Amino acid sequence: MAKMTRKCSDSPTCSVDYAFRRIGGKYKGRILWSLNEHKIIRFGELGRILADVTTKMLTQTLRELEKDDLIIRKVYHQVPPMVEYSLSETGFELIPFITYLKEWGDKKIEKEKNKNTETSLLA
Amino acid sequence: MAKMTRKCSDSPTCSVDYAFRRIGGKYKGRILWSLNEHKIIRFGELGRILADVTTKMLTQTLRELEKDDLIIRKVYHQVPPMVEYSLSETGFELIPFITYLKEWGDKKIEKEKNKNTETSLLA
DNA sequence: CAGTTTACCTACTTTTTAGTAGCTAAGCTA
DNA sequence: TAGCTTAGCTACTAAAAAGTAGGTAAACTG
Repeated sequence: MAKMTRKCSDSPTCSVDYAFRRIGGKYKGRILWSLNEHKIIRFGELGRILADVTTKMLTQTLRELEKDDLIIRKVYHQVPPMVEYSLSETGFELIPFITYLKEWGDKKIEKEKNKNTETSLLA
Repeated sequence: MAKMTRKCSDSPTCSVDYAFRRIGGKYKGRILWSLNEHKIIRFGELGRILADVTTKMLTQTLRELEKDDLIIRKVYHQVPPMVEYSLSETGFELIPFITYLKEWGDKKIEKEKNKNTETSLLA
């Protein structure tokens, strides 16, 4: 590392790195989680669930998840169009991990809240 | 979502989002994983393990992990300096999850390899 | 006293990621 | 025929993340 100029290759350095690349990004975790909760979600619906996402980012992120085989995209050739998204088998395998992570997050948020309460009581 | 102009707040929208913010980024997963494997690692050593990290990013990332209570930084007041990093209790709670993710990654890498072999056999 | 060591810091540039804004198809309804 | 619907696309801009290149302290060694 250090001051060396290294053209780092794009290939992941290990499986931890590999996995993190596939689920990193601002919306991927929440999309996978939503798909697990609702099983099948339409594009627009997903946008409403995530609330802070733009159509551009939603499309982009869904395309990446699809390319990585984490979700399934089903197009109904209708007008107006209807596209349904759901978890793939591989994507579904990530659910225990996201569940675990969510619980960890809940716990940590709770802990932080308590810390703040204590602080404000002292003040 | 859609075309609305929304100034999205910095606070996480849910615990999944919260957790992903804390372990996202290019190096965090690998740092936590390395710390779990080696228990205690010095700054320079960690840089050598991650191989593709610069000192700047390593410092920055370690500071973030420390701020989030995921790792412990122990400074020995010596010359030349020595700083040891290890997992905190909260950070350690993430290990089962990272282990799971790593196994998922291993499996997926294996699957991809097989797919490529098949393809090249067909060609 | 010059060189080595370690764990950084800082200013700056590049790359990546995300957001804004406007546009399209194509069938249905009024 | 104008307007509504949905699920996008595209060009452009802004913001965030990462990389580059230099520098520092302070003790020890030759």
